Amino acid sequence: MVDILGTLSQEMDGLSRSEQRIAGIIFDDRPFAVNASIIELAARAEVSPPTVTRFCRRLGCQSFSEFKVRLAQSAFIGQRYEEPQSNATNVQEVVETILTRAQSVLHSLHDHLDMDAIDAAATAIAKADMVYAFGSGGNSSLFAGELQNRLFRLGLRTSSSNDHSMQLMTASTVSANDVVIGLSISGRNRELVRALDVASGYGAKVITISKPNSLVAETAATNIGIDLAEGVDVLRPSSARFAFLAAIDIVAHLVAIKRKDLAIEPLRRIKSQLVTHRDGDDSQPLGD
Amino acid sequence: MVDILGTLSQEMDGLSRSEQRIAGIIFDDRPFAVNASIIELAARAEVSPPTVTRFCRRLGCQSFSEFKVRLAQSAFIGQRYEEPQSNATNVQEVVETILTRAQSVLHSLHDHLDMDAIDAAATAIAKADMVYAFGSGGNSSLFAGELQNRLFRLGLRTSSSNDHSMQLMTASTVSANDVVIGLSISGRNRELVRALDVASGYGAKVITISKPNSLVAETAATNIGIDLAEGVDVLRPSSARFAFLAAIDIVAHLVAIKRKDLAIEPLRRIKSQLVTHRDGDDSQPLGD
DNA sequence: CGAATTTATGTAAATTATTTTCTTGTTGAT
DNA sequence: ATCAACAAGAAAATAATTTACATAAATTCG
Repeated sequence: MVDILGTLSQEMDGLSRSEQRIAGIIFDDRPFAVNASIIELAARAEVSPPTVTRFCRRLGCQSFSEFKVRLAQSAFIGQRYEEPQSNATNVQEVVETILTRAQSVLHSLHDHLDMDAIDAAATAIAKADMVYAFGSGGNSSLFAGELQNRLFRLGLRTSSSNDHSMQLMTASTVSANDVVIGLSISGRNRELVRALDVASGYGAKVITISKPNSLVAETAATNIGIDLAEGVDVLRPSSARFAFLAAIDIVAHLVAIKRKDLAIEPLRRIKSQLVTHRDGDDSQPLGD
Repeated sequence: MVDILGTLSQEMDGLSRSEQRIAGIIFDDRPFAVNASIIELAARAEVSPPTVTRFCRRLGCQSFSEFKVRLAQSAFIGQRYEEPQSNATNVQEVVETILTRAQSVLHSLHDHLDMDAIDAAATAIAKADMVYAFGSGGNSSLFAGELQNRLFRLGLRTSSSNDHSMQLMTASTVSANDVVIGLSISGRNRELVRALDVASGYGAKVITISKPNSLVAETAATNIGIDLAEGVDVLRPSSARFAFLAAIDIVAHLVAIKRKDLAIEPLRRIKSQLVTHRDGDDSQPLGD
């Protein structure tokens, strides 16, 4: 089930004037919208009740009350309606802007993710002899590290690198049952492309998480496509990272499921080491 | 707003037989209860609609629809953190579970984030002579790297370390206008605590992003508290990471605003280097 | 530019959901 | 056994929501 307010914020342009007025009230005063009857909501938006019904239908709900329930469940933060987005300067606004954008990114990921690619990637990784994760630059090298961080726990032999020369050399040593994962937001990292091509030439299965149809994506047997417009404000951190991390989470979780029996023991050992050598609290996440 | 399901389980004894039957259905099948009309719910509990109305009133709601909204809110919060675990084995479900949880984490961050701490942290960082970011373990070392990745772009001298010995040695070299940022999900990283204490002793301003009231948090002049219950399923990646990254994004963005004039030039230079040495596409995020 | 068509929206009627009122039945104390 | 007090349903009243239809606005196309 998808978050209704996430959907709403994406569909905004497709709405008519009256419908946008309704949406405005919903973003502006969620407590009111959640508790109001269709008549009250219609009155406040200065539209007729049937318009509200139509509005709900357009968002994929079968009735107004279904819409209300979904609205009540929504975890979407959303910004005050009037706010012109990017000149937010006070703390409250920055917090709202960044969290809302992160949520929107996750929401749109939900719509665009290629489930088959995800599944193919997880299947290949789960039975790999060795997994290599390659990425460079401020963001993608973080992703490569993260992939290693997730996969080694599942008892997979994993190595990550953000160094082009190492990637190239490593790629020359792979064998047929290995998986090489290439990460790139832009999809234009030519050094990475070279390394992936080499790995592919030596028979490794190449998986990428990158922009669809990009240079990097073209090198892969399976590409998990992530394509999100970045804002223009250079001061604003790129929220694509949330999408990449979520994609990595999803793949890693699926690998964990596919390797369930193999993964339990390494996880148990890691936990036991941490608990023994730290301070015996068993309830913490695995690794700080 | 009180949690209606909590209220319900407390009031259980005070309910009549019919009302308990209604309660039973609500506990048993919340998706049904949340979507059903009063007639459907009454039919399933084999009671009459007025009995359902009375039931809602007894729980402090003014009407059935108010009850339903409250139920939707509280049921969903439970549902979000509760494990739909073992049955989430197909790709679609895993994707939804992970994205929903990530979104919920961001939502709850929005509710709990201490704006004053955020602002104080950003102010201190923005005018620091040098910024050190310390974190260890699979997750927190990633955060430390991320913090460096964000801050160096703003023309701040920044260094990060995930090595306890280095942290300790580095902490011995700090001076009064430096800022040291400690990162820890659990708040129990004793080696980090030691390094932060040392840095603090030499006059640096210590900021932490960690669990409120934890050992790590106690060392700081300013702690940005993040406390999110982790699921119990060891196979599932910890979604606290999204909260930490979002917090880092927020702080970094505020620093960027506070340093606006100082930050533009380094950003321009980074971009120009990337564009010159890669392939002239100006529309990409800063760094792959 | 203006007719034709589509789309958006409101009004009023029909339907459905919910609550109120009233009645009956049940339980348990005296 | 009788009376209170409570529980719960039936039917009626009310309120909310949707449907069907009509009209106005916007858009397309000649």
